[in-house]
Amino acid sequence: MEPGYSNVTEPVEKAEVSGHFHGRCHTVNSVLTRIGDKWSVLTVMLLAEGPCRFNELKRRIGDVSQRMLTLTLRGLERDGLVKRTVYPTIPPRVDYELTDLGHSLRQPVEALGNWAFEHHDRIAKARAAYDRSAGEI
Amino acid sequence: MEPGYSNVTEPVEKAEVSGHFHGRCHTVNSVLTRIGDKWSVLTVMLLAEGPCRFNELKRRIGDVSQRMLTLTLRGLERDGLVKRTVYPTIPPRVDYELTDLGHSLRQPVEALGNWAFEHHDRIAKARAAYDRSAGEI
DNA sequence: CAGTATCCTCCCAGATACTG
DNA sequence: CAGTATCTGGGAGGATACTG
Repeated sequence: MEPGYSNVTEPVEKAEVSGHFHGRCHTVNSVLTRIGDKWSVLTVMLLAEGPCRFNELKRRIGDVSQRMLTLTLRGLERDGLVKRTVYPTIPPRVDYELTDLGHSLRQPVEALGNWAFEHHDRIAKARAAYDRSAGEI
Repeated sequence: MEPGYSNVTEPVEKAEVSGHFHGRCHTVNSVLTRIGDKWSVLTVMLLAEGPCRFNELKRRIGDVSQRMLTLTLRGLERDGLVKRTVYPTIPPRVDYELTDLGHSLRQPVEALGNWAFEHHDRIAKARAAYDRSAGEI
């Protein structure tokens, strides 16, 4: 059994009922836990520039293991964010590219990225201050 | 330990992206892994409505363990997103509230939430289709 | 009430080896 | 090249008990 995607919580289906608060938060959370893993955002952002083969993707990301890149891509493919195209040549060639859905994710993700950029020194300082006062005790 | 990684023979086709791009992605990713955990977003969104005590927060979230809520709040406090105020009464009372920084996070998070809401049935269908065709094999 | 402290379990990432 | 298969440890998160 692969630990990657098959037993991930199934939040999307549960988005039932209620413009209620919890339903909404649960949905937000499901997206965040989906793309909040170690490699998904990086992968999506790289694919945003255009289709890419497996190993090229691996090289460009840098320190991802083969296994994790595979799992990440499978997860993204499963959710319809990435399309996988196999060319049955020898050696085999597989292209990955964003679907329309995948592209639509860029906007909100970049919004979050902008927030991160605008505030990451404030966060760093808050963190340092917190650690300092915690260390004093 | 062993740096034995492939810094050997790197043709590097699209290397011009790596500097700025990776830094940016790393920052995005750090934020996502920070708030992408199981309870942070839920907590922030609840606190967005106003200050709240520990146990009330716990009740409203519902199925969070005491330990995890504590850890979540400590993490948010450490990053300067949440302010913790202790009233040394008996019994003790502790209020949690969003800082300005915490409030500023609402916008991009809600953007992502909106994306999730707009697309979650497409995702669910993609997922179902993927699982179906995977199950056939 | 608002936490610590401890234990425990299962999941997940990484490493490694093999394959069509 | 683009994957699977398998093993392993480390850590996230839950349960429980105790405390100021």
